[in-house]
Amino acid sequence: MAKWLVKSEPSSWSFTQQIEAGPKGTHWNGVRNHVAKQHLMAMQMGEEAFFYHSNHGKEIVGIVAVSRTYYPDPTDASGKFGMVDFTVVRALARPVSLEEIKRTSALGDMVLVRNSRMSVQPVTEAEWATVLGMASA
DNA sequence: GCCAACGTTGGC
DNA sequence: GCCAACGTTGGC
Repeated sequence: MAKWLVKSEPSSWSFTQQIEAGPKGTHWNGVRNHVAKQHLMAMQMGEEAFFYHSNHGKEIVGIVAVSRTYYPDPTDASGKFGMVDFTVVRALARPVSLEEIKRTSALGDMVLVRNSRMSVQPVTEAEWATVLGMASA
């Protein structure tokens, strides 16, 4: 099962709101980037993603899982882009900040570090395990 | 099909 | 609030 990372600006959609959305989850709309779209399309049911707060926060705060695979985004008038649904799995024991990630050499190749603008990105199993370890340390 | 201009994202 | 990086748009 592939691992992912999705970003959200907490003033528009925060992890707290994601939790409040409950087990049904919510749709992850608004992606308008073709690379990000490819990642959304590759996501399988139940696959997990880190939930990252961009701008305000700049930290990974929790884990979500795909509760519905890729389908058209009704807010996209062009019809080119779609979305998936995510439901909350759990919050991390403590958030892992971008600064910490940058200081950790094993995470130097994370897309988050390499391409800060990619809003939906793959995470390797090694990176996933490293971040989880940091959160529980 | 190239590329300059423009808009947006997100770290600082 | 600034600006670098990147994606998209549109004129040619």
